[in-house]
Amino acid sequence: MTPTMDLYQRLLEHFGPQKWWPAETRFEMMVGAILTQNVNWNNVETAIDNLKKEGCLTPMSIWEIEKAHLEELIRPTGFYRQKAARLKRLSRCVLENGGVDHFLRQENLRDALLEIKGIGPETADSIALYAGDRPIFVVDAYTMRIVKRAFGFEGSYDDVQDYFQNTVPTDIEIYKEFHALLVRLGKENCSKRSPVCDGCPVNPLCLLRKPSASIF
DNA sequence: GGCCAGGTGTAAA
DNA sequence: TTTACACATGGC
Repeated sequence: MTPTMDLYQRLLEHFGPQKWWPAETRFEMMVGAILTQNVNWNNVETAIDNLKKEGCLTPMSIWEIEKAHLEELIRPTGFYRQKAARLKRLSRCVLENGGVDHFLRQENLRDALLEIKGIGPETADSIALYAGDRPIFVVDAYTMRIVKRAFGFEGSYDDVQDYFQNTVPTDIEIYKEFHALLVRLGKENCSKRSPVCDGCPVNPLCLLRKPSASIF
């Protein structure tokens, strides 16, 4: 049992399955991945609702809608001018590649996503994993913070991604659930300044403590 | 009022 | 290769 899988087991036992990604369609998932960039998911839900009411959750509708109108619909997610442009670029790329299913089926999906301006490593990996069903481990700010505090591991995005991909079985369902659980833990126990899981010297509730020293 | 949120692109050191 | 900054709204 690797330390990462040990953590996975304890997170799963404590929080239960998170069933990510929360979206009705693959394209909605892709839109959500861009909208959630550096923003609370609550804000994203508001924007997704706005898009749904406008019937604007298809590549064609996003490509065709007036930019200013799109900006208003996604305003709650912040950075709305940038994100509107990113959604339009993504939609155009999807349309040029034969639609959502065909786009997601292409060989080097991750690289194709990274070529789209406004889609960086985390967004590309999220889409590749949750919409494209590729065995790629998603790294986000919570993941970085948690591996540093739990395992003393620090590194670049690629370093941390390798760290997980080398210690977790190559299993899409585990990858999906693990990332969701890390976000859950991050939100509840690993805020930026909260000392709750910072080495866990005292707090008996911290999930990052070793089992022997934990109430779990 | 200040901090934080499921990042990314650009420019400068 | 790393660091700083702009991008912007909403919850606590």
